[in-house]
Amino acid sequence: MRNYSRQREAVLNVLCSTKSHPTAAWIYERVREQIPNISLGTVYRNLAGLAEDGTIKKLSFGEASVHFDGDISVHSHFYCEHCGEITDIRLDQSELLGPIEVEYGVVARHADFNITGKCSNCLKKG
Amino acid sequence: MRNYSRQREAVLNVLCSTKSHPTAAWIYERVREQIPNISLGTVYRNLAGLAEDGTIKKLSFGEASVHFDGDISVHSHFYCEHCGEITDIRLDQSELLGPIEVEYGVVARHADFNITGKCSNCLKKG
DNA sequence: AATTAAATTAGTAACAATTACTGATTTGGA
DNA sequence: TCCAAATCAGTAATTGTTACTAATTTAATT
Repeated sequence: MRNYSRQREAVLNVLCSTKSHPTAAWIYERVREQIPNISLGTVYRNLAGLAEDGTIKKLSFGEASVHFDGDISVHSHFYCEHCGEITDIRLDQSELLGPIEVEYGVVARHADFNITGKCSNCLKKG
Repeated sequence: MRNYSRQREAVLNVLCSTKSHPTAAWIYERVREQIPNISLGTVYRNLAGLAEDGTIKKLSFGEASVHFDGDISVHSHFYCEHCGEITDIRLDQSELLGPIEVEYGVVARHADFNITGKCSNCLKKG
């Protein structure tokens, strides 16, 4: 993971220019608009690499497929079990994480306060 | 999901008598010691049912497979990226969740503060 | 105890997400 | 320009999980 590639740049661009938290398949479809013959495997490989070096974040909510987030600022997520939408939750985690690292003797690379339930839209609809 | 079944009871017993956070495959292997011809599908079906009615909890950390937790008391998890071990984190979430529900207009079914990083054991080893 | 409908099962096949493989192409430094 | 390493497209293989089917078990009712 060192050389430049047009494909990786396109993957990163697509991910970073959406506020949604897409899956690899969704990103693949969008990137194909620019690079029609890009391979799904290439998308997966680059997403894995980008997540590994911390450029993007990998999210999972117990669904079949994993989601990605191009926004690596510290924040959490709400996952609606009904419509599947993922919403950012802004919550100050700074006071939480430090004490946990000390108490448990660990080093945290990232922390996600994942909340699962029913979103406001789905609540309105019943 | 109403009638009694020996298989479901065994699945629940295995899960509840470990402090680890096993996968379906692990539970399957343990249950097979009691019920040698139980089907993996049965394990999956029962785990899904038990999780749906809140008897157990489903955890996911971006790994290929999902984990389960027989301890449904409010607590969080630390996932070590190096050895894959999952450790319970006792953290008072009560002050966090309420305000979030109000601010975002959602109803939370459960909340997981998932922290990913390097555990104390792996830190010792380098 | 016998009857019966619904729930559950074992076993297997199917599925979907992801990863690995292969030979061709691209990158970036010498 | 030359070359080794990185990356690619395309496809096959793998893996975790779910769906299907016919047989068995459960639990309620005679």
